[in-house]
Amino acid sequence: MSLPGLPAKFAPSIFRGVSFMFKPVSSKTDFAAMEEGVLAFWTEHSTFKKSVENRPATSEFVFYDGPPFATGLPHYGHLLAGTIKDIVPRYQTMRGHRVERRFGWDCHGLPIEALAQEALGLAGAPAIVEAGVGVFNEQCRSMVTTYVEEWEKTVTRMGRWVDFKNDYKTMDKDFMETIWWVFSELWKQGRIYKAHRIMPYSWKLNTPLSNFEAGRNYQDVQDPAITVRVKLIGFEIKDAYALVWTTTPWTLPSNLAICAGADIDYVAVSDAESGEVYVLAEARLSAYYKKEAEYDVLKKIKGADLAGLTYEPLFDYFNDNPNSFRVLLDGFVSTEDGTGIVHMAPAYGEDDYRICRAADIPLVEPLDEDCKFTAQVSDYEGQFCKDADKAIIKRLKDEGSLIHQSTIQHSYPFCERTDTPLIYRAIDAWYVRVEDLREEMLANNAQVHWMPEYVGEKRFANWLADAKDWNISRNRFWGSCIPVWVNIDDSNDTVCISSAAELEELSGQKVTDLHKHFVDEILIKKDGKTYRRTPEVLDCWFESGAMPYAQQHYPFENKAHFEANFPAHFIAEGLDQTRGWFYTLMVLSTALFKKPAFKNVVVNGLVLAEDGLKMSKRLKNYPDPLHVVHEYGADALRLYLINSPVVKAESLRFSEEGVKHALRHLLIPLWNSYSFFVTYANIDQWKPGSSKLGESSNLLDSWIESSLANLCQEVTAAMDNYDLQRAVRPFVAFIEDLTNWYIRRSRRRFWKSEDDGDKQQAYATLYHVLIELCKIAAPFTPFIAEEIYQNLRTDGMPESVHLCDFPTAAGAKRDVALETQMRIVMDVVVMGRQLRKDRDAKVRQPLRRLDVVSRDSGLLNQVGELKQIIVEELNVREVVFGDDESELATLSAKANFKTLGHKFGKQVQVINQAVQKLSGNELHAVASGKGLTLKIGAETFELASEDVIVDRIPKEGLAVLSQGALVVALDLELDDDLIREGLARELINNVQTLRKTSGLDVTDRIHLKVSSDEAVREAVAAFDDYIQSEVLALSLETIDTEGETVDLNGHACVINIEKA
RNA sequence: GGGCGUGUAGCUCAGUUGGUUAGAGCGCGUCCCUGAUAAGGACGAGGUCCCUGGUUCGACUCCAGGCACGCCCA
Repeated sequence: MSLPGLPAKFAPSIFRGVSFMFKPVSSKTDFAAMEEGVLAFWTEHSTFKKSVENRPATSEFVFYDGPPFATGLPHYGHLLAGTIKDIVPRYQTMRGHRVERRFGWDCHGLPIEALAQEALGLAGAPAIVEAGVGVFNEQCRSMVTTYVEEWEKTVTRMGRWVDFKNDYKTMDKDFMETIWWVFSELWKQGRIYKAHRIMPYSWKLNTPLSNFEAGRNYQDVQDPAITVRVKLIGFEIKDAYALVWTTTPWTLPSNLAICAGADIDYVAVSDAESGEVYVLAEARLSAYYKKEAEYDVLKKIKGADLAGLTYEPLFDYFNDNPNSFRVLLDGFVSTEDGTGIVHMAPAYGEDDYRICRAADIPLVEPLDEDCKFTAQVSDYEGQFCKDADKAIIKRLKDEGSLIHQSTIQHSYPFCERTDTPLIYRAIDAWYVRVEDLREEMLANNAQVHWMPEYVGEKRFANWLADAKDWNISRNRFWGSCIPVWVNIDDSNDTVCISSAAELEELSGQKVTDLHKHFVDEILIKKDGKTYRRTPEVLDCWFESGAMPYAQQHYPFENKAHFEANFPAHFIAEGLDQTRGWFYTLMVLSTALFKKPAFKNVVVNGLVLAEDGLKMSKRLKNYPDPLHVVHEYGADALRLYLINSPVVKAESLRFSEEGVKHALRHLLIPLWNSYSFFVTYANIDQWKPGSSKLGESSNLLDSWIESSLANLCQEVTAAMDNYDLQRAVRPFVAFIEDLTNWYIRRSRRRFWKSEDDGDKQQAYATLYHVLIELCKIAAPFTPFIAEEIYQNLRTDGMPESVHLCDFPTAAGAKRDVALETQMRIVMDVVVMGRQLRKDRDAKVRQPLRRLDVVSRDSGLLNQVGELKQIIVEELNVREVVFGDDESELATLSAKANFKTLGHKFGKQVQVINQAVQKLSGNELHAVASGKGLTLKIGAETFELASEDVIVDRIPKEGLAVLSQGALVVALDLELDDDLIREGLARELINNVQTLRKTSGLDVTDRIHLKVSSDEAVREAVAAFDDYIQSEVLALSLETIDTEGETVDLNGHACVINIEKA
């Protein structure tokens, strides 16, 4: 179906009005717009729903989605995790599994409370209580969904399939009821206890933080560092003072003891300036005195000698506190800073609390919930503790107790919500006993497949091995409630509730909502006693850790289904969840089910801004995610993110260039291949099925099918190992093979006018490769895969690429020998091009002959077609294979250390020397695959041919290159015929350029006139037809003419073209 | 202070059990092709594989110690 003498594709006009098999495709496309079209298609056809439901319920692949706080817009970290959470489920779906994907929302906790406080203008907990917990909580509830719509939009636009309609929210009654059940199970195990612990406390939020929440926000701050003296009573030197150092002067009014180290050396010195006697660690003398003359050592003592002494309190607020104001001993005291004597305020320091408790000293707590002094410390009543530092220091100075004053800069934990410094203080809190679960958790963790491995084996395992009991209570309002009711007359008499029904039964009241403002109103009356709920709510990490059970309302519903499908096959989150979600999942699943909660986990790293800093809205050091998506498409962004070490917990510097790169090097070439196929398939009216696949006699076809099979194998292996980066990488090589070898080498097969079998095979092969490639790419780049698939699919095929099975049978099409041969052909071509370049022989100039020589005749046994590829690529008239390189190159040899090293160990060096001295005959023998016996001194070594690496060194003066066992030689001599053809090609090239610069359409016919010298005229005469057909000339005259003057290999030539 | 990780070309990164010539892309330079064209290809320049020591016939790779950076913890 072509015009005579013209390639088929130049005859599009005659097809006008004919309906195409495939929707015509522009080589230029707007990827973002294409993707939006695909999104609409998925919506219209409920493709996601079908992809889940088409797979058997008996073959579930269980995925848990870690719930994000919905208090802000998704950032790159979310997009990255979301992409991982999309690729794996899509892949597993195509592998035949049913993968439910429910989105989850973390609704409770400080982030949302902070927003509500802001909205209601409430400063702290007392204000909330005053306004009413109900009012506050309902405000929280109403704000939870503020960003939900934006999230859904962005997540969807990224191509992530996840069920938003059937989502779970941690504030749902069912979810919260399961939380009660989980808590009650722990309660039954005796894992829940209440204790006084020193906790970081946010005075702004009036709540303690968990041990892994604190310290997420360390800041460098300056604090006072003062040294005060306390007068010792009963020390052998009269009127001696112990020197005490602290960075928290506000804790001094609460001082109840001082502490020394038993084995530390102390000295009593006479201070030259004041004449007073001070006791401090000997090692600290230099910190207080510049010169030895400034003091006089009166006595040296061990810390143990100080034990039991008492001292005069600095303040008189707690003079009557039992057992107080003594010198205690403990190993934690060091001489790294301070004086070697530590002041103890047991309510405000972990060590203080522990040591004073052991010494039976009851603690005193003169701070209220805002961390302001109470009436107990009357002088500072109402002052915020840290603000009292100045006044306290001044007073100590006035009283002569202050010995030294300075400031230190150190790193101090801040509240991450309010950016205020945390105060360590004694808190009544509920704990889950975790420490006795360490071994069991480690054993469970050993069953988990981590990607990357080290996060699980080292980081997480270390964390588990050192797990501390978990503070799960928060003195807040919006959260799941601790389901413990306490006898109002006896705090040791408690009832733990495990379900709403149980509460209804015990209280006789209807339970409609499990939030604080509802359940706090419900009293339990039992045996004449009244129970009221303990006021705390639960840490929201408890809820996310309980998500596997709570999202299914287990055990109230879905009991059998849950138990048959636990643990999950797969979860994915960021490295920061090591201490967060990964941990709480593990704690609860170990305690409840003695199992890990997940079998496979992909841990992603941090996405940084391009400058290596954290992404910051303030600095604007990163592009808006939606901008990137609209500019390059979600596929490009997904590819960029996945093809980076960030999927292996390393950090990634986000670069817009990188996204562009993914587009240009993978997606555009893929699109161009597709566009190429559609263009010519339409021109030829080719239909799928019109030629049978797999019967191609063309080696290019077998080769690309084999490469495709290889791709499939590599991707499958990597995905089954959850190594996403490795899964993406082979696409690069395949796209390269497809575009720059298969299609480039096959173009003429599609263009030729005769519709022979070879052309049919080319279509069938490229069609099949594109379809299968779409399937393999579908989990990674779901949009472009769908778009291409939609246009190529036939009625019998699934309606979406995402409903297809992942290719597997392709393994049968591997032909490794052919892949190797093609690789050699490519090598030959590269060498040929290099030779042309070296010898300044441009590819347009035809050459007579290329010799390809190898002793391994099997290397290129399918010579016919492979030869033709070389002929065309290198523009030579013939390629000649041979097996004797002796005229082209000389042989040389070196040892193959890899094989010899194993056989002969340290003798490889002598053997290498001997090998390099082998004679010509010996070299030929080895090169022909024979073994070799080496005699070195008294020893004899038997070498196999593989033990010696033979190199070919091209002979001087010849156009020869060698690589491995191959030698190629180019015949650079030109005869008249070659010169004429070279000129003709130059002419064609120049005419083509002129056509383009003249603005002609590619299908326009021309009349061509050429004026030049004798040589060019002869060339034109000899290649008249060829030239005309190549440049679409209806006539070609060699005649004097006006026009563009060009240079053809040194011959001036005037070209004139005229549109026909 | 502790745990974990990272350190390879100007930049972003590969490098699978140790093997003597360490790779890719981008960028740069030179050139080619130009009917897949927001392309494509060839060639080239560019490296103390963070440092020091050790093990080994042989170390980017294994071990020890250090340095720098990051994450987490105290």
